[in-house]
Amino acid sequence: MNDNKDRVDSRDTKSASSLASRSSSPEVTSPDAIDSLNKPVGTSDSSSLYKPPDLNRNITQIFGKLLNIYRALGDDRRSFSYYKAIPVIEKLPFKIESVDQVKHLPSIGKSMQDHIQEIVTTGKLSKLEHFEKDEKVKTISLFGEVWGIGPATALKFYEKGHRTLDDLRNEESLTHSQRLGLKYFDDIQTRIPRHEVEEMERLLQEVGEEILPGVIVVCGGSYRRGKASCGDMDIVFTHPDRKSHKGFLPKLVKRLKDMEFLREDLVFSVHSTEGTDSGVDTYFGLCTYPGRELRHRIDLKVYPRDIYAFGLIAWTGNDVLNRRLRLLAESKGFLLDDTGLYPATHSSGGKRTKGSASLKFETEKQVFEFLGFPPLEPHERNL
DNA sequence: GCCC
DNA sequence: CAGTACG
DNA sequence: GGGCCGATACTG
Repeated sequence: MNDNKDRVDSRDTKSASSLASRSSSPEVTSPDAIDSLNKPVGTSDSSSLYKPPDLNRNITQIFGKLLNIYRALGDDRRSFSYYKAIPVIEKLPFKIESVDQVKHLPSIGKSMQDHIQEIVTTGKLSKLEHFEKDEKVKTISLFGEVWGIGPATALKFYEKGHRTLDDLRNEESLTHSQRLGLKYFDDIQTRIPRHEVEEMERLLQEVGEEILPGVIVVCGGSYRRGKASCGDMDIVFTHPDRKSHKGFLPKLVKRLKDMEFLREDLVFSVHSTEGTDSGVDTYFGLCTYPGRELRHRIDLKVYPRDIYAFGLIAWTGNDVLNRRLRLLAESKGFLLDDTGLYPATHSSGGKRTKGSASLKFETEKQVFEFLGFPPLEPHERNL
């Protein structure tokens, strides 16, 4: 859910819709094509990045705060409504002065209209002011920003009497991950300039190639979608020979730790070594830009080539697109996630039968087209 | 919260 | 299992 | 009034 933060906290500079270099797309069409695509992705020069109109900041800023508050409180549905409403308002080429101008916009319903009305007339939203004065809301919102602490745990700590991050540091029940999230709270919050992500991606490609020649390395997430800065890094790996990805991740992680690129572990699990599976290997952790100590969140995901396209789609996002694709798949009788596309064989007994393999697609484009969805370029996926 |  | 995280 | 992503994937 970093996109929320992208949207709310920072100036989420969007990439141009058509100027980003097309050749940088890591779309894979054949094993031969893979190698030439195994290079920096979405490396568009800054001239191709533009600032959105961004009139109506008065409204989107407030909506962004409400988004964060509802999410912290565990009301994800309501939070998501604000998440969808914000970009709609951001894209408007004029400054809203009357509710009538937004009455028929998608995702702007009765409540949103009332809020907009109040904001354009009074310049503020009493609902938000009420929230921001609330000790409980303030505390839970703060705690929820710690990696590994969600609404339930934040509430638990609040009820235990904790009010500050320092209070939490004395809390015994913190998990390993939460402790790290707390220790590097400010670091993790710090965004990464695009050019630094680019450099780190290159570093990962070099190290990856040394360990496993021919490995495909793509930095997904907001980076691949062309953002000017990123909240974290999402790296997706695979190998064209459809087998030697197995056992790659542990070697890579060890090597990256030896060179002090990876610094702390949050999640590390390996599946690809067992059986003839189509397992996905996962590493979540903290890394540092060479020569620095500032911690950044990084995710490494290794996919078997057969389901690589699904991993790439899922880890490029954004989350809105992922949800939309999954709903679309379901409407056509399929189930979609980052590991594949399956016929919705929900057995009569109620539980879904597992075991059937995913439909196979070589490229993202083929998946989009199979689903009847426009084959968006990565920079077009900021929905 | 929005939408059907 | 509940909670959290990922896009 | 009910759905809103996921055969998610992981931790404890």
